[in-house]
Formats: sequence, C-alpha cells, structure tokens
Amino acid sequence: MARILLVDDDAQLLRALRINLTARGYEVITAADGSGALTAAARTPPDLAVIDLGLPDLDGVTVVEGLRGWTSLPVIVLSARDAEAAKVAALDAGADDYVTKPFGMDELLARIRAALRRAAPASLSGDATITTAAFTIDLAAKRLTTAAGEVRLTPTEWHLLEILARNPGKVIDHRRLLREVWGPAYGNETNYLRVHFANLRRKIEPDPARPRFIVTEPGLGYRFTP
Amino acid sequence: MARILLVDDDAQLLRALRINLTARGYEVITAADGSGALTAAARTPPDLAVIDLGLPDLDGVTVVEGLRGWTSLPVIVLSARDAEAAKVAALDAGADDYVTKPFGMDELLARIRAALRRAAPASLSGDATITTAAFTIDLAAKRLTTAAGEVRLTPTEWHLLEILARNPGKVIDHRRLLREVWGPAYGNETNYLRVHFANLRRKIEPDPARPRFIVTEPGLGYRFTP
DNA sequence: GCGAGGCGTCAAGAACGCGCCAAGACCGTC
DNA sequence: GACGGTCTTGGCGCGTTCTTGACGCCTCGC
Repeated sequence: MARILLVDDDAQLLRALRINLTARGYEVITAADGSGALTAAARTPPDLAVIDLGLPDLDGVTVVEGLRGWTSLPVIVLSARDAEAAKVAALDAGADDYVTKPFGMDELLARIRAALRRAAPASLSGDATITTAAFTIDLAAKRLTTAAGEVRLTPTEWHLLEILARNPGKVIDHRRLLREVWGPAYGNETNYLRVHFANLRRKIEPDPARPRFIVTEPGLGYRFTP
Repeated sequence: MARILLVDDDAQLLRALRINLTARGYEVITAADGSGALTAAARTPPDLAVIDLGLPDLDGVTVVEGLRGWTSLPVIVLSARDAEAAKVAALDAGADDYVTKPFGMDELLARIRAALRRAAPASLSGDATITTAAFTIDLAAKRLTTAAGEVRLTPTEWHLLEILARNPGKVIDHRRLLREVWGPAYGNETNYLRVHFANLRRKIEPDPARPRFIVTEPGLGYRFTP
C-alpha cells in the first residue's frame, strides 16, 4: 500500500500517527526535522508526506519547497498555530492541504485518503501498459516484452523508462530525469544518463545505434516516441 | 481564467464570495441548492466547485457524489458544523478539501489556488502550443513543425524562440534576451542575438530574408507576431 | 552627401554534448 | 570469501553547436 512520510519533532505525536497509519496498512517512514525529511524522501520516495510546520531546523514551508523542486507528491501540512497567514504561505508553497492541531485522527486519515485518491490517477494514469512497434511496457507489473521475449531491466533503467513512457512525445529535461531518479542533490551528472540510456537502448531498441523510441534531443534531454 | 461554481443557500455569503473571486479574475457561476448546482455544473462545466454542506434540498455529500459520477473536478466543501464525522463523510464521498465556517477569505482563496494548481496539469496538458500560418510550436514537447515537416532547433534557438513566443506581439529587449539565455553576466553581446536569430529564421521563416514572424525592432529588440 | 551605428551574413576555430568502452566500486547472495 | 549483477567513474572520438571576427548593407542624423 501507500508509503507515507511523517515529519514532526514531537515524538509522542509521531508514535501515535505511526501506530494509526500502520494499523490501516500504510507503510510509514518518519523524520524528526526538515533536513532528515528531505534526505528520507530522496532515499525512499513516499507517496504522501505529512509535515509539521514547527520543525527544529528548517521551516516547514522550506521543506515543502525543497520537495516541490523535484517531485509532485501530495503534502499535508500540520500546524499548532491557527494563523491564517501561515496557512496561505504553506498552501502557496505547494502544500496540498493544511490541518490545524489539535485535529481528530479520523479527519487526518480522511484527508490522507482524499490526497492519495487524487494523486492515484496521475501516477498510475489509466492503462498501465504502453505498446510500440517493437515492444510492450507493462508499468504496473514492471515487465517489458519484445518480439524475442521478456527483457529484464535494472531498477534504474526502469525508473528512466517509466518517466519517459509516462510523458510520450515530450522532451524530459536532464535535470528532471536526474532529480527524479537519483534525488534532488543531482542535476549535472549527465554522464549517468548517457550510460544508462545506452544500456537501455541495447536492451529494447531494434537497432541500438540508431534509436527510434528513446530519442536524444541534444542539449535538452530525452524523448520517448511510441 | 478558471471558472468556479459556488453552491450555498446563504445569499449574503454567496455575494461576498462572488465579489472576492471575480475581483481576482475568476469566472463565477452560482447555485442556491443542490439540484441547481448539478444542472449548472452540467450546463457549463466549471474548473472547481465550492459547496456548502447544509443545502435546502439535497445534502452536500449527495451533491458531491452526483458530481463525482461524471467528472473529477476539484470540490471544496464548506460547513458550519465542526463535526468530524461530517468532514470524513464529505472527503470520502470525493471532496478534495473541507473548510469550516467561519473561515478567512484568504485561506479559502489559498485552498482554491492549491486545488486548481493540482488539477491544472491534467486538464491543461499539452495546451502549450502556439500556431502560426507557417508553423506550430509545441512548447511542452519541444517540437516545431512546419508544412515541410518537423524542424530541429538547437537549445539556444529553443530558448530564444520560447521567450518570444510566450510574449506574443511584445518587443523583448536585447538585454533581457541575453540575460535569460546566457545568464546575468551578459547584456551587450548583441552579436550573439544576430547570429542565432539568423539561424532560427533560416529554419522557420518561409522567406528568411524578409522575416514575418520574428521581427527586428531596430535599437530595441525582437518581437514575435503569430 | 557622408559618417556612425545597428543589422544580417558568412566562415573558421573552439567548446561542448553525446555515444561508446572499460575498469573499478558497491551490494546482496550463495 | 567468492561471485554475479548493478552502478559509478574516467577517458576517447566524433559530430554538432557556439563563439568570434570580418565584411557589406541599410537607416538615420548631421
């Protein structure tokens, strides 16, 4: 089920939330401060984040902005204050929802459900299979079959192919590819892309020397053309 | 701009909301009861709906379910009651957000912005295309097609064209073009512009010697005329 | 009429981005 | 501890793109 990142410096509350969420089948990872939250999100990207505004190191709004730089996962902000200005700032920074402490657990759970429900179609986007003249991608099952049979891809190769396949015809930035696959700290290591796309092409392109589906747009990025 | 459907039986509140929203550039349609809301939404589909829970005819939750049957537009529910059960019911019925009366106008506006921002990529996707008599620019996919077929542009050519195309009809300063493409340290190297615009014109103008779409404004800058 | 500045054009060298190869580092499994 | 798979890192060659300088044309002001 969905993985949720909890960020709060109140150990009590963190524990209560973790118990409630795991009891309902969510996978929970936690962080006690802002920088910890950002690294945790980069290491094991969650499907949703619940972030307290009053963190010991960074402002909650800063954390939201840090996440929004490279991912569009839903963010629910918690806050002890009822200040309207803080709500507006957090929402405009990219947060999806705002819950004021003290809150009822059922309400938070309902808001989490609502946020995940909204995000679901975007990430799973309808048919989870994409077919081209040379191969078929089953995104849900993580399977790729060519005329010659099934092809095994490494995790990184999947990640790259998935991003391209979800935006068919569009050029995807070097930076965006690096950030989404390797984390927000990356952005200039284009050699990573060169190597992994070379491997990917060798596995799925009929003629890897003259790629037809994974096209390079020099200086811009890569494009998937079905 | 975005069209918003307001549903409330309190004429006072309806008026206040309408004034605030139209002042910010939203198009507003209103309904005073549930059935009116459903027919209004069907006739002129809004981009977002704000629905009061306590309506004279139908329950607000019923209205949300009625909308969810055929559209996925974002719904924000208003309610005078602070009952948690009602919040949970509304959110699980498909509402995206829940605001308890009395609420601050700024907060509601921020929540509307957040909901619209979330919905934007799904409904606008691929809308970033500009068409002229000679070619069409797809900014999202970084594609430019003329009558003769697709044309490949270099990164700098894209950058320059994009700036002009996003401000159609407006003259863009030499300095601004240089700063946006080459960085803040540049500002006087107008020869760069001459060379790259010459290349660009050779690729996209029907008669590069007599440019029709990328016009030079001597001493000022360049202008894009669709 | 004449000079100055702005612009378009061209061509050559420099710089860059990309594909490719191969060796080393890392990690979990047996 | 050996092993296979995967990811990182560095280097090389090639083609493209960018930069740079030079030249001629046009317009405008004197």
